[in-house]
Amino acid sequence: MSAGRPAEIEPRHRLQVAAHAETLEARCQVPVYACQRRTLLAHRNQTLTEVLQTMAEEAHFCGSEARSLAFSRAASVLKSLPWTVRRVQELRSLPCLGEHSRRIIQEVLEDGASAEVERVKHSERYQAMKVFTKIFGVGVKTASRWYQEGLRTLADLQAHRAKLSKEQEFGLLHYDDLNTPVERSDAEAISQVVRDAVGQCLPGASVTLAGGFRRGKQTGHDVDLLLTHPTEGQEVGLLKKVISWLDKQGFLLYHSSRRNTFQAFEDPELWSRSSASGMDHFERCLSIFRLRLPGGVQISAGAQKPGGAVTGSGVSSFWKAVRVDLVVTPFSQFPFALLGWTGSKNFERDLRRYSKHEKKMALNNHVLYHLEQKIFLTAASEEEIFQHLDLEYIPPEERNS
DNA sequence: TACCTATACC
DNA sequence: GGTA
DNA sequence: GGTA
Ligand SMILES: Nc1nc2c(ncn2[C@H]2C[C@H](O)[C@@H](COP(=O)(O)OP(=O)(O)OP(=O)(O)O)O2)c(=O)[nH]1
Ligand SMILES: [Mg+2]
Ligand SMILES: [Mg+2]
Repeated sequence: MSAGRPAEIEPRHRLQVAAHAETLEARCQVPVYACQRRTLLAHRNQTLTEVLQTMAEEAHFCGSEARSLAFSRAASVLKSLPWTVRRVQELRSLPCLGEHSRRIIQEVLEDGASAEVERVKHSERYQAMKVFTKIFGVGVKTASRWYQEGLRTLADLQAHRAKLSKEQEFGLLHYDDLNTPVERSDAEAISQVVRDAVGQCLPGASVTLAGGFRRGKQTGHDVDLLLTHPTEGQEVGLLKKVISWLDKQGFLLYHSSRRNTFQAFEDPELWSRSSASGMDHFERCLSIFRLRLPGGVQISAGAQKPGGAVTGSGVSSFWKAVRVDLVVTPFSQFPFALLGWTGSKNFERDLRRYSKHEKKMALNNHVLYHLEQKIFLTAASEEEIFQHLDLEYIPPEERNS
C-alpha cells in the first residue's frame, strides 16, 4: 500500500489449500488408462465420484452404455487423485473429464449438489429401474419393459404375475439377502467351506479369494473364488466334485455350472473353442450359498422364504443366501484368471483397452496374445503380465478404479 | 467419425 | 437377455 | 460422454 503498487507475489502470499492443489495438479500427469493409475479404496473425492456414478448408472438404465462408460471413467479419475478437488479449475489437465462432467462437478462444488443429479435420483424411472435391476437375473432390458408396462415395485411384479426365469425367481425369493452386503467374515467362512470341499476332492488344490475382497473391500455383493492345482491337468473335473460335495452337505441353494471350453486358438483372429476333445479347461459355477448365521442374527424375509421361521417381514432366519462364483483354472492360466477376477471392472476394461491399443496385444481371463508376433505370452504371476505390457505393477489394493 | 473389454454359456 |  |  505504501509503495502504491501491487506487491510481487511470493509463495507465502498464496492460499495454502489452492496452492497445494495447483502444485499437485501441475506435478501429477494423470494417465488416461485406469491400469496406469494407483487407486485406493479410500480416496478424497467421495462426494464427486458418487454423483458421477449416479450419472453413469442413469445412462446405463437408459441403455446408453458409452455415456455410462464416460461418466464411470470420469469418476475413476477423481478416485485416483491425491488431493481433494475444491475448484473446477483444478480439473484443467485431467483426462476423461469433459464439459458435462465438469458442469456437474462445478454445481456440486458451488451449491453442494447438482440439480441434474438430484432430478435423476428423485425420478420415478430411475428409482424403479434400481429396484428391478437389483433382482438377480434382471438387466436393463427386462427392468425397462416392466417399467413400460406400468410396474414400479416388487409388489407390482408379484401382483402382475410377471413371467420370470429360474434365476429371477431365485433373485426375487432371496431379494433381501442378495442385496445385503456380504461381510469379509462371511467371505472367509465360505472360502474355508470351499477349502474343505476341495481338500476332500483333490488334495493339493488351492482356493484363492479374488474379486473386491482381494482388493481390500470390507463388503461385497458376492464371493469370488479361484480353484487350481499346481499339476496342470489335475484340475479337470474338480468343479463337478466340489459342487456335488457342497450340495450333499446342504450348502447350496442354487447352482448353475458352465463348462467354459475355451481353448488355445491356432488362428490369432479366431479365438476358437474346441468342444471336441475332452480338453475343456475353464470351469465356472454361479451359485447361491446357504450361509449359517451366528445364533439370533436375522435378516427380514420378503415373500415366503424358506430360511427359518415363517411369514411376513422381520422374520428370523438362521441362515442367509450369499452369491458365490467358483472358477476352476488350469495352473498355466492362473495368473490371467487371478488378474481378470480381481478387478475392478474399470481396471479390467482399461487393461484390455491398453493392451489392444498401446501394445497390439489381446488380453482375456485366460491368455495374453501378441497380435503381430502371433505368440502367446506366458506368465507365472500377475507381475509378469504387467511386465509383458510394460506397465508398472499395481497391487490389488490399488486397483479400485 | 470410429471407438469404447472380454466372451462362452444358461 | 443375462451372468462374471 | 469423451478421446483420438
Ligand atoms: N472382463 C470382465 N471382468 C469382469 C466383468 N465384471 C466383473 N468382472 C471381473 C472383475 C471383477 O472384480 C471380478 C468379480 O466381479 P464382481 O461382479 O464380483 O465384482 P467385485 O468382486 O469387484 O465387486 P462386488 O463387491 O462383488 O460387487 O470379475 C466384466 O464385465 N468383464
Ligand atoms: Mg465380487
Ligand atoms: Mg463375482
